[in-house]
Amino acid sequence: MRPDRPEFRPDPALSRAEMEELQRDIAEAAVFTDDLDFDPDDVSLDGPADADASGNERLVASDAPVIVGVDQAFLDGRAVSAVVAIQDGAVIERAHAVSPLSIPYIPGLLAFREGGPILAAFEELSAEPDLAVFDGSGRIHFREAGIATHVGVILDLPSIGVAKSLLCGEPREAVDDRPAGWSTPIEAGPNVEAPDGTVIGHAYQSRQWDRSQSINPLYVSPGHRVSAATTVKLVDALCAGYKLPEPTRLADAYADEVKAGYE
DNA sequence: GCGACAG
DNA sequence: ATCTTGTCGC
Repeated sequence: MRPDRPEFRPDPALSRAEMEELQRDIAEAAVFTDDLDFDPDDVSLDGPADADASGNERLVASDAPVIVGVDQAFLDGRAVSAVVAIQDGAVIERAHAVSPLSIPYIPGLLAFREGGPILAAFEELSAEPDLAVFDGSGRIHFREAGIATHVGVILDLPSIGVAKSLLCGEPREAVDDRPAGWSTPIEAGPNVEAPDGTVIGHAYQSRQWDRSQSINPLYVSPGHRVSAATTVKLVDALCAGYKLPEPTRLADAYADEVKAGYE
């Protein structure tokens, strides 16, 4: 897949002030409303719905959306970036890239460390994705430009961010011990460069134990061309009984697999 | 100065 | 993120 807006590439050599300024440009170019080329209701992890009288799937290309999960593994000073594409829940392609890392992890500037390596993996992908699921935040970011938003804008690809912990913003309600399916808005507060109260994402409880131990919720947010409400709906449809959505789990496993071959 | 901070 | 054994529970 080719970068649509190469001028937004996250250059690790930029100064901190330049990085932050680029993020404000990314946020301005980002679309936080639904502009998808598919119906969110068509997202499913089950096989094609239509089959002939004998129950066999039709021998034609599916028109179901192609969704990619993006994740990374690390070794020494390198990143193993993995992109796994699925359609109707089945893997149709896997692509990866191994790239040197030039800067350390800095909260708020993750895209400048991992964005380039991720774009390299996308260039190895031949499938044409309809949606990308990133491990990290999208709009839930100090300047509304987390890695899901940054990469989504560069590729002009609808994207969402799925983070395991909250970077910034304020949950409207306490998030502890919630049942599966529950969600609450994450609103912009003093740390976010957006009008106070702006809904920048949601805490979403994708899984929960029946008793005893409790699982923390996921923090999901729009990357590009997806609304906050649809983001929750998509993540819900992409989860299969585990805390993390399937695209993310598959990408995580593939990244580990590739990494294992390098050591 | 102090606290908070995706992966 | 990564380094890592055991352990609780269905």
